[in-house]
Amino acid sequence: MWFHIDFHSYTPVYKQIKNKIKEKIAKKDLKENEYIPSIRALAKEIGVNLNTVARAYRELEQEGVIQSVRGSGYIVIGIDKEKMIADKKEEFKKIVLSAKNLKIEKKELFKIIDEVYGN
Amino acid sequence: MWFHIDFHSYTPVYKQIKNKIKEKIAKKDLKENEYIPSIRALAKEIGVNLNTVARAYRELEQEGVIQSVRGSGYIVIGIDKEKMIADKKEEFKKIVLSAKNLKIEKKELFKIIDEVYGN
Amino acid sequence: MWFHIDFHSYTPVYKQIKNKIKEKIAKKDLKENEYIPSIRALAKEIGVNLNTVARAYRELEQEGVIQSVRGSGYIVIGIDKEKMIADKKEEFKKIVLSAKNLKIEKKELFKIIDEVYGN
Amino acid sequence: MWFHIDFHSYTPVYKQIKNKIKEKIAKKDLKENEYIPSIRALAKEIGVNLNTVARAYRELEQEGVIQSVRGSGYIVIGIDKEKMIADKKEEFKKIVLSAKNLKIEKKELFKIIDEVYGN
DNA sequence: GTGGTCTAGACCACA
DNA sequence: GTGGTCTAGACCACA
Repeated sequence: MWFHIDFHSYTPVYKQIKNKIKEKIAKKDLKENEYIPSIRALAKEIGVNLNTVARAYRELEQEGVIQSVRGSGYIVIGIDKEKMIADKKEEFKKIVLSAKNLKIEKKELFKIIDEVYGN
Repeated sequence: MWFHIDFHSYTPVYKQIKNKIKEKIAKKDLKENEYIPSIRALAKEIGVNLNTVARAYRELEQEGVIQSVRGSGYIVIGIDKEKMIADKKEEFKKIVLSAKNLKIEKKELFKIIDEVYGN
Repeated sequence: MWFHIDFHSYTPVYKQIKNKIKEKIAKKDLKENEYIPSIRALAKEIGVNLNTVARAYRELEQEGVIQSVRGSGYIVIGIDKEKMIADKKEEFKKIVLSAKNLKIEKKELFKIIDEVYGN
Repeated sequence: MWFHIDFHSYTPVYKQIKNKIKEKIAKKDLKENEYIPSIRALAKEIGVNLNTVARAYRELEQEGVIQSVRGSGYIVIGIDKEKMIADKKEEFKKIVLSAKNLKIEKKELFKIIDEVYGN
């Protein structure tokens, strides 16, 4: 499956779809000028209504990330990777702060990072 | 102000209130048997409707975190701190993974942690 | 009735709603900080689905024209009137050009303007 | 290029094609009994699918504007120029009204007309 | 097949 | 009452 949606998350589904697509572009899973899945194909695959995917794609187009091609689908334009990285760091910092508030030790966070990145 | 609500967050306000109170208990800002602000007072302070705070308190009571005292408000019972820490670590791990996907370097994450915790 | 939608126009309904609201703001029919009709009220009045109005409002909010107020509706922020006027003139110019192509005489256009504006 | 299609317009492409051809006939760029470009040729020239041009021609034929000639293409029959002019004036009047609503001054419209028609 | 818009109706958070 | 999101399904233009 192309990606997974968390239907119990407070983050709206259309927003999750937007994020996932941006991530895929950032990771070069999707390259410039490449077609992304059709609205209906993606909707079916992730078990979501067509309108929800359509909204995500429409907003991504407004943001200049993808572009619709008449009668044939959507292609990738590109993303501002620097901004994505900056945003992710900001998000990371917030959770580090709340971890600190919970008195989770620094070394425990380091350990988790090592687990994820490999040592 | 006792704490801050992000009205633009997708996390519902009542949920944010619950989280903030749990955090305060975890941080020992609020201790067992201590009174928490009345529904009315808190609603006024953070600028939300009474019903919203009432819902947060009602759910916290159901979870055994606080308890209403006849005619005089709510007192802290306690929280499962281990669970809160485990949840936070889980949350942390997810964001580390997505940082890795964005090719953010390990040392950059370490640096942010050092900034937050002090070196 | 607050305004009229042309269901036979190629201009999508949500777009017509956006335009009408902007016009009303430009005409001072709607003033800053004033509430606009609720999504459901307007939808009912103009005989359109709630989602269609919701989309129009959402986009107007993104454009900074209106702003949603939690639990109570949308208020007017304001519009870039200069831009609206410039756009309208551009639109006007185009139709003048096509009138010219049809060999409609200049004085006939003047006559129509006089009719509309009063002489 | 014979004429230009605006792919971002809400006016459907087939409709734009119909309008452009009618305009050309009204302007005498295309005269009665003259051949118009073949479906294939026009489709290639303006960069649209054959079906789209075919639909435009089919409708123009139904309206009696053009006529297919067995095995050799389509020829111009003629148009109701009076109706085209009346429609254009109606369209013009509407935009004058909305210009008035925006408080655009009469003399500014006159100025634009003078620019387009030459003084 | 592709995208685009719309309806009718549901369920939720918030005031 | 207010906004916000989502589904199921329809109909259209375009390739």
